[in-house]
This record gives sequence, structure tokens and C-alpha cells, in this order.
Amino acid sequence: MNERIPKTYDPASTERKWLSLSSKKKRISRPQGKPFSMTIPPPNITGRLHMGHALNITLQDVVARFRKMEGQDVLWIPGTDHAGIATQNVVERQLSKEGIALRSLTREEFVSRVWEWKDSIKSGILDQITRLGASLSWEHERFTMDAGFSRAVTEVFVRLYREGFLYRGERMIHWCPRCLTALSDVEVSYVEKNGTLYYVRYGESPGRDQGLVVATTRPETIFADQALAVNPEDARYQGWIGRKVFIPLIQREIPVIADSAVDPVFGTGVLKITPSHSMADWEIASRHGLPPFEIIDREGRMNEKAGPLKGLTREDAREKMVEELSARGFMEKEESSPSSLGVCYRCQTVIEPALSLQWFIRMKELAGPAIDAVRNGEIRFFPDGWKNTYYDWLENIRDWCVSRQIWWGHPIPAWHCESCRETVVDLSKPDRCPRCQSEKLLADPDVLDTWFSSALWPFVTLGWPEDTPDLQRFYPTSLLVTGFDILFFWVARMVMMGYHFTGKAPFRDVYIHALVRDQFGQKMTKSKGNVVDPLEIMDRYGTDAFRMTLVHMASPGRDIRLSTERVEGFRNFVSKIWNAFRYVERFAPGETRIPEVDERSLQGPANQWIMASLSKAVADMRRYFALYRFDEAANTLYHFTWHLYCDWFIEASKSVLDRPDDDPEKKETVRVLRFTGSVLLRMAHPVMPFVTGELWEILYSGEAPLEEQTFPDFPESSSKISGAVREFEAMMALVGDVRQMRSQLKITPTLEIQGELAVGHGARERYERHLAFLSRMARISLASLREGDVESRSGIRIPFADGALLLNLDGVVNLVDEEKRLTRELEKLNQKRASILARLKSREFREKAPPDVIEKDERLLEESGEEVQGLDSALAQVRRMIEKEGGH
RNA sequence: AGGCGGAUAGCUCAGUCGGUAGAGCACAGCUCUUACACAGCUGUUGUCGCGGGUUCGAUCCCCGCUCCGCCUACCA
Repeated sequence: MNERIPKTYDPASTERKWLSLSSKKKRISRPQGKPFSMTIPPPNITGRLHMGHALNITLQDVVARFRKMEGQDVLWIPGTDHAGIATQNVVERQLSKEGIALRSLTREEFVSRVWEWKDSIKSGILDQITRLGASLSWEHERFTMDAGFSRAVTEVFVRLYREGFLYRGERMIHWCPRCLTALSDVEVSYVEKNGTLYYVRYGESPGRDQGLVVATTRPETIFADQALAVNPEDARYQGWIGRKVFIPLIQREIPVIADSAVDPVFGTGVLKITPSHSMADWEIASRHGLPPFEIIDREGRMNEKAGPLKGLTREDAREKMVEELSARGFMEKEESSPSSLGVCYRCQTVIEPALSLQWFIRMKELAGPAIDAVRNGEIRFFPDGWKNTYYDWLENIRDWCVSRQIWWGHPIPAWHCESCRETVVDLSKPDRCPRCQSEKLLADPDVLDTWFSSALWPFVTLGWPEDTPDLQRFYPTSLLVTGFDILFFWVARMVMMGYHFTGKAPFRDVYIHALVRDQFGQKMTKSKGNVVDPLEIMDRYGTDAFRMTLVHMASPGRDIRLSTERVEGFRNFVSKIWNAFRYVERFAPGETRIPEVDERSLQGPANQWIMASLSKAVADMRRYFALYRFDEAANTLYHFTWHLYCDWFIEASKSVLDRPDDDPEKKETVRVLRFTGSVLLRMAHPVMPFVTGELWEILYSGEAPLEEQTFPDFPESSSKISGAVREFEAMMALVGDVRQMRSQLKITPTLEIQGELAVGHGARERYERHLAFLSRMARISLASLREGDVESRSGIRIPFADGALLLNLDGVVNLVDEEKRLTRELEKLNQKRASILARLKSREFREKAPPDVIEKDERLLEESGEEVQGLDSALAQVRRMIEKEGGH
């Protein structure tokens, strides 16, 4: 029967079809439209699609499609990030599988291996992103290591250097002994560990006599101590300041100094100072002129200065020290204590603070405009609360270590003169040293932090440093959608770089979404084994259902707990839509156009009502999209589609569509069904592009493709309509009452009840048109419509504002049950009335509450009074019937 | 230590610019009624975390507290 629409929706084949048609097709540019631009947060080229990407891309795609349907000129730039450390790790592992040691290759050989690897990964993350239906502007795809990007990075570095924002110096940095590179502050994450606090005695003589007891978590660094420190205010240790003590186990003497950074209540109030292996100690040491003393090498092993510990790993060295100290009587006690441990965010290896020669960017001055931009509203955060976190970080910003000791990345454009030690920074290698004219210039060995290039993403992808037409038209970008986890890594740095190099914000709005967790609220991690693969979900439930799930659950500031039951629910929703259109199709087979519908001339009550409801739903969706309330927009769509369109409108239409084809209301209803259907598809399209695209192609092939349609927009409903809508809603409520009664009195749904509608004088004409609807929806056979004389009619009575429905339930229903039911209803109603009445009686309420609130209460009281009357007479009627029956 | 967010029906979450609390899922009963059993109809459940305050009225605003999550910080 439904030749055009198959019985069930098959997401897999539909998606395959649409992806093969539309994937990576050219962007439709709309020169007359308002420009709207986004850049995706570039995923690592090593990455595989995970839930975070899926959420991120889906939300952007919803916005992109919505804006396109508003006629805007949408540019949404895809791309990937070269992910220095991660990529180097991947290729290194591959090499070692082939039995090739990294060091056996030259740097150039290694880098070309990485490029080979990059070209070889076919089903890369961007391909996986297309599975989501992402309507990206593919011809704008960029890579942070492509030629243009690399030139821009060099340009930025040189400019920053010349402006004095870049310097090279020896500082304490975070060192990853596995990745063998420096990391910036934000690349260290902290994990809570149950550590041990060791109380170690430092004697006044090399033996274990009188001395100071130090509480430390790192006994393996004891041989690198340069002092002990106490708080200058600490009464206990006043006499010790300026004296000397011996490092346990060896004969080295160190001073006792006073520094206010020492917390007197922690441990014993005595701190050992290890300048080379602790950030905090380094600061104290520099205040007191203590020299560095390194005993741990770059791979995390103890060096020759560590004496007996030489060659051991940090862990083994600690164990050995603890043994020795205990054996020789220097260990006072051990006490377990929680401590946070810094680990590499890429490989989880414990970070070693180390003194090292690195490149840094001075951040303070760059942070100023970035703070101002948010403060004065030039950049807006959604949700707004994130700006506090943002300010906090920028206001306390520290210099950014941007050099990395790896091979894959943007080389630092600096050369060091072998003769005079001069450093030259330039766009390309200079011929000779500008200071001593030597030609012996060595390229700086380091590469730049990947985030250095990512920070330039919004403007470099648009062509900077050239002043391209794209840059002029699409910069600043309109919206950035990202996760809060890279607020500092990426967002804040883009703002700083954006203002510094373009004088403008890189984006207007920042939408920050939450984390996708598992159904129990746990973070998805490989080690927990609770990772859900988005591709599998899409295979199983369809992409539209998956997208709808993510969008619906994207409430601001709240993590998403993804459960397959949820996705299943939305798969059902997609299926519901599909079936609704199969119904529509049945009554207008072969149609290809959208019919004209003039809301003001509509006659059918259901038609008037659905148009009004639709216009409200559309307005709500528009409002929610503007506020980035994706969850509410999805909710509106869901509710309208399922509960209004399917549950009421389609059902109501059945009472009209069984009439002869030339019935005017039938004709109107078919037109409205097809029209509202077309609107529904347009509304749903940004969230569910596949199923809507497919249905549109089948049902509205005479129109332009759905992607080129505009998002619906309706004028406010007229007041004439709103009166009709209220009346129809009263009829819906009446249907609800009958159904409720039927269910409570256990009347089987298949039984058609005989009945009649009795309405007040003059209301006959108005209610005549609702008879078919009431009949069908409440499953009653309405023999007649009576005007006036409502009270005297017999039968079970379901009251409503203008009259009552009278049902003949002789022999079907236990009248005593009905009496009980009515009594219960009446009780509930009276309870409600009592609270309103109490409020209205209160003098204070009458004096102080606003008039509209009082009015509303009065209206409520009056209406419920009518309801009580209706129920009362229904009850009286039932009682009379009981009596009569009893009399038989 | 500081900051942020959360605490609402069995579960997951909306919401109320302060005026009788609402969805989905789950559960129960009934139903193959012109698309849909991936469905329809009906129903049940809430001291809106605890204690104060402001107010005619607080689940919503203010203060304090408890628990949970996250972020930041040089707790050795």
C-alpha cells in the first residue's frame, strides 16, 4: 500500500546513501547571507572517535544546519592537530615493532616516517566524524603542520620574540622522564595517591645524635638537599637557624635556614630543601642563594652524584633509602599520608621537576586583553559560570614553556652561534651570525608545543597572516564549541593569541559542554573498560537516534550519562516519525509538493489547534537554539512530535479522514497533515538529518531539497484561532475524562459506549463540529446533541464547562464504583479549592499579593466551583440511578 | 586551602524572573482501535538534601551546614 515509504526505517542503508551523496561535498556559499563561522576543535591525528568528539561535533552540526536553514552563509572548518607527543609515541612504537631504535634514525628520517604514517592512516578521525552527519566545509580542511600553518607558526614565533614576549632561559620545568621532554604547567595532571610521609633525622654530627627531624615524601632526594628550612616565627626552632646539620648516611653538611614559606604545622615544621628536584624548594633556594644539586637524570634514574643509589630508578632509590635510613637509625617513623602526585597527561608517568634550558612566553601582558574581552562581553561563555574559572587562571597566569624535546612538531626558528653563543631568531636560517659573522649556526633542537599552533587555529585556518577574503568575512568566528577540559590549554590561549595577532576576539560565543560519562556517572576510560564506542552505537541504533540522545541530554553544566536505554528510546522516536509519515502518505499518495495552508481560514478544530501548537513549538525551538539550550530544543521537538502531532492530531484526523473524498474538512485535513509534516521535517532536520532528509525526498520531491529549506517561522496565532484552540483543548480534556473513567471502571477499550452530548443554550452549533472527534477519541457512539435542559437527562454524566457528556452504561458498569469514583474526584477537587479559598480569605494576601495573582486565584476558584457543580450533579444522578436499581 | 557545579518521583534529568511540582525511562492494568507493540490508553510514587532568614506566600532569593563531583594551588 505504501509504496513510497518502506514499512520500517533502516538507518544503516539510509545513512550510507546520504553519506555517499553528501559527504565532503562543496560548501554552498551564500554571499547575501550573514556570515556564520566555526572551527572544530581539531582532533589529534592519532585519535579515534570517542563520545566527547561525538557530542562536540553533533552540537556544532546542529548549529551549522540551523544557521544554514536561516539563510546564513555558514563556514565550518574541519581539520586535525599534529599532536606532537602523542604522534611521536605512536610512530616510535611502530618503529620498535619493526626493531628500529629511534636513535638509529636521523631527525629527518624520523619526521618523514611520521608523514608516511599520517598518509597511511585511511580511516582517520575525520572520516569517522562524517559518520555523524557532520556538514563540514571540507574544502577548508586544515592540518596544524601543513605548509601554510607552519609558516604562520614561524611568523608568530618570530614576532613574539621580537616584541619581547619570548625568551629562552634556565628554569624549573615539568619533565616527563618517559616522553623525554619538558611540559607546560597545564600538561601535568595531579592524581591523589596514598603516599608515605617519612620522618628522617638530620644530626648535628655525622652520627645519629641530636638534630632536626624532617618529614618528607621523597627520601630518595635526600642526597640532593642543600639546606633545611624552618618558619622564622616557629618558636621551636629559633635556636637552630644559622646552624648546620649533616645529611643522613653521608658526610655532607647543610645549613638550617628560615623561610616563611615553611608551614609550621605540616609534619615537624622542618622542610628539606632540594632545589633541583622540587619547584617549591627551587623558589626558596633562590631566595637564599643555594646552588642546585642534581642527582636524578633525564630518564628518571639516579646519577653518579647519588652515590650508592647510582643507576637506580626513582622508585628503587626510594626503597633503598628507606631501608638504609631505617637500618642505620635515621628513620624516626613512617606515616601514611594522602598526597597528590603530578603525572604526564599523555603517558601518566610521574613528572620530575627539573632545571632546564627552555623557551618561554611571557603571558601576563597577553592575558590582559583576554580578560577584558570576557569582562566587557565581547566574548560570551555558555554557560556563563565558566568565566570565573577563566578569569582565575588568566589572572594568576605563569609563563608558558613552549619548547619540547621531541622531533615531530614545528621546529623553533632559532639558531645558535657556535662561536659567540648568540641566538638568532628569524623566519629562515640566517647565513651568518649577525654578531660575530660566524657561519657556524646550529638550529635550535626543540620543537614547539602543539598547543602553540592550536592557539592560532581560528585565524590561521582562515588564511592569516595573509589578509584573505575568508579572514575578512568570517573572522572573528561566530561560535566555538568545546569541552571544559581544554579551557586553559586551548580556549584561553586562542583568545590571547587572537587579540595579539589580529586585534580581535577569535570567536564571539563559547559554548562549553560537559563530559560524556557512562550510565553510572563514571568517566569512560580504557582501564575501566566502560568505553562506549560511538560508531557501535550508530550501527546499532542509527545516527539520528544517537544525535538526538546527545542533543537532548546536553543540559548546561551537567555531565551526560549515556545509557543505551536512552538511545533506544530515541530510536523509537525516529521510528515513530517514520510511521507517522507512512500514515500521512496513505491519504495523499504520490503528492510531491507542500500544500498551501492559510491558518486564518482553517475550519477544522484539530487543524486550527495543530497549527497553533506548531507555531508555538517552532518559536520555542528558535528561542532555545538562540540560547544554546540544545536540551530544551530537543525536548520541544520530541514533545510536539510525539505527544501533540502523533497522539492527538493524527488520531483526531482519523475521525475526519473516513469521510468521502469531497468532504471539505477532509480535504483541509489532508492538506494540513502534509503541510505540518513538512514543517516538522524542517524543524527536526538540524538534529536528525538522515531520517528527515529521506522522508523529505520521498514526500516532498517536488520542492527544493530539505537542506536548502528554511527553518520554519510563523507569525503569532490570531486571537480567533486562540479561542478555537481553547475550545479544542477543552474537548481534549473531556476525552481524557472519559478515558479515565473507562479505565477506572474497567470498561474494556473495545466497547463502544452509547451516549449523547448535552450543551447549554446557543452552544449547539459550536459543539456539533466536535462530535466526530469525541466519538472516535473516547470511543463513544454519540447519537445526538441536545441543547439546553442538561440537568434532567439521565445517564452517567461527564461534565465540562458548557455541558456534559451523558453515557448510557446500563448493565456495563457497577454504579457503586462510579459513585466512589466521583466521590474521590470531588474530594480531590475540594482539597484544591480549600487551599485557594484559604489564601483568598487571608487579609494580608489580599493586601499584598499582586492583583493578577489574586485574579488568577479567583478565576481558579470560580472554575473549580463549576467543576464541583458538574461533579455534584453527576453524583446525584448516579445516586438516583442506584436507588432506582435498588427499587427493582 | 580556595573556587565552581550538583542534591527534585524507583532511575536519569527538566523546571519555577517566588503564586496549587513535570518529562523520559522503569513499574502496574487494559488494548492488535484506518502509521507505529520500537505502539496506544490509564494509573502509582515526591517533607523539591538539612537548619535558619526574607516574604502574604520559598522547591525557587539570602545565610549557615552536610554529602557528591570537578577545577585550581609551591601540603614538603
